[in-house]
Amino acid sequence: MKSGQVTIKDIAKELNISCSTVSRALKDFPGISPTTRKSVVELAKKYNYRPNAIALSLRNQKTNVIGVVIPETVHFFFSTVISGIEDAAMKEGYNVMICQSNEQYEREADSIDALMGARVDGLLVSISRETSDLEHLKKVVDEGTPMVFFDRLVEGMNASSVIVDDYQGAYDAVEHLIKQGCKNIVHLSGPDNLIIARKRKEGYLSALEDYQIPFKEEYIVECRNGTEVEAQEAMAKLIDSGISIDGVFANNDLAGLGALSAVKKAGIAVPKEIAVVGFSNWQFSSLINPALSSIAQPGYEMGQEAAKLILEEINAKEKGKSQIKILDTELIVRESSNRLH
Amino acid sequence: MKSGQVTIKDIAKELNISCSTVSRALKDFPGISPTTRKSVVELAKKYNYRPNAIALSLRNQKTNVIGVVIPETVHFFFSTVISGIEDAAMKEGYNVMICQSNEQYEREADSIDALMGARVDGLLVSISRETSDLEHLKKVVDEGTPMVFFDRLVEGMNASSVIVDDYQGAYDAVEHLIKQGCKNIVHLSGPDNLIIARKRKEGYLSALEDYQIPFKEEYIVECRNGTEVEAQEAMAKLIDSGISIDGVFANNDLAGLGALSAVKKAGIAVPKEIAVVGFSNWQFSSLINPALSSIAQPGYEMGQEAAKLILEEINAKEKGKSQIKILDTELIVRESSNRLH
DNA sequence: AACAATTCTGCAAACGATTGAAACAGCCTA
DNA sequence: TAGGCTGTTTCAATCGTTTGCAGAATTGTT
Repeated sequence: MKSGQVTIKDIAKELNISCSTVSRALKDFPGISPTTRKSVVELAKKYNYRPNAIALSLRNQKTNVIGVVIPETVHFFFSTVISGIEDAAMKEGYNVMICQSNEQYEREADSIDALMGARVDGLLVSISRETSDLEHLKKVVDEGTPMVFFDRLVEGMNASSVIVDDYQGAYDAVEHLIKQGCKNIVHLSGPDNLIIARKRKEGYLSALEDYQIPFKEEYIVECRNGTEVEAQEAMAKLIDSGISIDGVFANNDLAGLGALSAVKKAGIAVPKEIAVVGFSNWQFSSLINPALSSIAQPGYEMGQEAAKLILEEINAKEKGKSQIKILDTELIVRESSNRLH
Repeated sequence: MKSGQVTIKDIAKELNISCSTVSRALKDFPGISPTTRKSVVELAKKYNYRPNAIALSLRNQKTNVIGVVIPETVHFFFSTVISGIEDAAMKEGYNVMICQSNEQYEREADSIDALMGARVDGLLVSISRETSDLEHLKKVVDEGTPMVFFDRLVEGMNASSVIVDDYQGAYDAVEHLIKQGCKNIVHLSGPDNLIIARKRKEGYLSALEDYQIPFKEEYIVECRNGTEVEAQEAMAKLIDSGISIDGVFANNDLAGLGALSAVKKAGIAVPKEIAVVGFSNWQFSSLINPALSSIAQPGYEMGQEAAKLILEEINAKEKGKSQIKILDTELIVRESSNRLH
């Protein structure tokens, strides 16, 4: 006995009736005598009958499963997104199948293949850092499986997306620094091939421009890996170089933390002499000392919205226009940049 | 056209041959003419044919899917476990279906029901805080679906488990505090109905006993929710009460952090006057100031081991004896408890 | 008692893939 | 020319469930 779970057949056999009758009795279909219905329902309960979702999927050409491909599960923001997806999906009776690409193109492609093989009803994807070839994604669209991207936008594909307003978030962060009196603001940027990193840099530049603060090339330092150490070293180098700095806008909180360490190590006061703002509002940001100001990204909401979008597309009779949902960020001011009290 | 994906039937029709022939051609079965095989393989590639996993699952009574029920995905430790599970499962050609219980009994039961309905080949479960009734889990075992528990042990069930040596970890933490010269060690404990919390308390008590440090009832304070604020308040109260304290062993890092705040706020030096050790080695622990000493739990490894165990059970012809795998913790000494330099 | 009307139940096909057994073609041999 | 062999292909059943249609059983009416 491989699968010990009872089937309609088992119930039918025990009651000496046909499968059809059992099926109908269980679904409250008309035309079943109360006697039969009662005995079927009772037996089903006794044996803890659960409809075989696999059989249903095959028959209905619908699995009620959403596939998720995500760069990493071990990442505060992404785990939040997963949570949002899972909650929204479960509410609508969908299960979630998760694959992590570990930021590798090949694993991303394999994962998508596996999920397509499992005939998921829809796919939620956040592409890996490595991904530039989009063939594997195009195939999905061509074969008519709904797909929605989240967080990392993919351009040139006919698919909906849920992203955060990185430009505005960055603008808000820098504007905040300016209003705190900063005039020489460093930007520890992310890798240029990620759209989100480019958008944040744009926000930084726009804010400077709007407040007529001259931009200096040497104030932008790319931190490719986004690690604390990388940022710390970059920041230490900047400080050593002797240029005047009174503010830092980091592409993410880990980089912000690295900047904080370098500043503190150099004996410079935070936020009095140098104010620091990060991006993402990671869990640790409120816990460190000084607490790091940051731009909160609504990860849970993003997961929910992505799930809602994909469910809409799944339930739509025909493919509508793809849309981009942009979620607002929120500036969280903490000690690292608050000079006004 | 619902699912645009090609089936064996489509290929058969286009080539005017039977499904059986197509199937055999694709699987390199003997008895298929090279000509036929070639045309089938070519067409399959052209149309990007992928075997329908649903149909295979139904036929083979095997889904190649592992179900995971986890209290929360937004949790550094658990997200690490998920990562380990996913990696190990994917390596063996399994997909992972994830449900989060959000620490609620009912959602846990529902999730298990959904996964059983989906006919997962095995279940990996970490029970919710609320769970005390085990009926839903017993059903799984009764129906013959392999199940492995991780992190949170469930007693009185015939199922394997992967846990961390909480007792030893706690013992190590407290022994470390003692060796740093602490004699009045507070324990901010977890809820008593969680076995891991009880084990940690036991480790605390054993270490005290082994080093002949008298145990005092008032030194143990239960922090049910494990939040920072809760711990902070509890610790502040203890300090106010005037009893002498020179060490804190917290049931988790968030509680440890709360304790740190309370101590700092009271103007007491860390680690000189009060040393603090947490549990779990969350990501933030190394980032805060002072960095929090902690007991590292191998989450990724736990996920891998749990996956390996369930795959073993799935592949076993008959149910073997259930086993408990205990993973070692590691004491990570940081500033919050290091008095010796 | 015969027939119509009303309930109730069963048959069979379908979803996609696999596989043992049967069937067919072509060729060689006795 | 029938029988046997080989090589290739098809048939049919299976997995669990649903559902249109046909058929059986029961009841009511005359």
